[in-house]
Amino acid sequence: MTKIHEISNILLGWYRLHKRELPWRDDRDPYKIWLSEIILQQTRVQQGLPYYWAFIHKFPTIKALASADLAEVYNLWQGLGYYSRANNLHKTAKIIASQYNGLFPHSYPDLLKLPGIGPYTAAAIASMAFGLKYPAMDGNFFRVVGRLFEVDEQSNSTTGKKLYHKLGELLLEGVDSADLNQAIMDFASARCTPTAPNCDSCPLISHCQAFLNGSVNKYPLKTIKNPKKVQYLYFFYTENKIWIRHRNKNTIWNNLFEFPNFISSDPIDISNKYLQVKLYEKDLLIELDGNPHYLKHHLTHITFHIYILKIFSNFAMDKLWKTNGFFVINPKDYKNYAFPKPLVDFITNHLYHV
DNA sequence: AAATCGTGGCC
DNA sequence: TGGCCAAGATT
Repeated sequence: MTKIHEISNILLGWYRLHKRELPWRDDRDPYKIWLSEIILQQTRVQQGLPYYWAFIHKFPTIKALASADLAEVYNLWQGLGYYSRANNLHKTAKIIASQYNGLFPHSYPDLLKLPGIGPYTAAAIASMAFGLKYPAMDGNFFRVVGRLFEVDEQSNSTTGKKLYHKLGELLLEGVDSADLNQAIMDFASARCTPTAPNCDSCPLISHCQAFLNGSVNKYPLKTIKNPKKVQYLYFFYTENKIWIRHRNKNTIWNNLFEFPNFISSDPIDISNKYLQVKLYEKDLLIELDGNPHYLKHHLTHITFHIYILKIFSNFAMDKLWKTNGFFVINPKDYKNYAFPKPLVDFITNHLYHV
């Protein structure tokens, strides 16, 4: 027990010297903390920072965010990934504006009920904004604690979560939970890194079980992941019209906009001038016009081979696409819609100059 | 409980 | 360069 307290004090001492200056740390404004936490879920600070400023600039208060159109929120989120976060951000803003008079609830269970706020984010807000003693258990926490105590449980298993939570509570005993939670994050990100941590100059060298046993690379325990899938994605565009469709299947890029396309698990032959494809369950004979463009897009669980095919525009296609839920937009208006990343690349490279 | 959801950076 | 990982949540 006293040893754990010693670890907390070392982390806090390190934090006082090396704390990162981040805009949501200037005060204890729960709106800023919440916004930053949602943006930073599975996202590095350097990647999220421009988005944080864009949101704060456009929506200085949670009521401003709540009264915005969902489309505006998606548009600001474009390029950040995990777009359900944008949807949940807007939902929670509306709930807090209407049911809580614009003020965040101060309890962990109430925070947990809000869309997009899970166990980690609820603990982060509860501790950083309201000083409550909840361990913020993110990837940083699991890495530092997993190594310090050689935790032989997966962080995503039921027993693992309980064990980590118990260790987190012990670390928070008798210290400022806002500071300690953030100290662990900054320490993990700067010093106790996933690969090649510089253990030789680590202030916790004599307390780290993994270092003492030479097992730093074993912790935190790795979770087994599924093999990556390969998919072939075929997009179509025409010279004078931009067709887009609102994705409403509950799959990747849900609620964003897309160009006419189909996905295949096998490559198809695009060397023919005429292409027989299935577009939303309707057979379509397409006459190609010009060479295809090719992109490769890597996701965590899928590798997309993307072919962009220019086709002739004619009345038959107009009719077919309209019946499949597509509609035409003016090229200069495309920025009003939120597209997945491969399509943003495509628009930038090929359509913006139309 | 395990699968799914994006994108960028790093080596 | 392909795999790993990042302030996880949801179903």
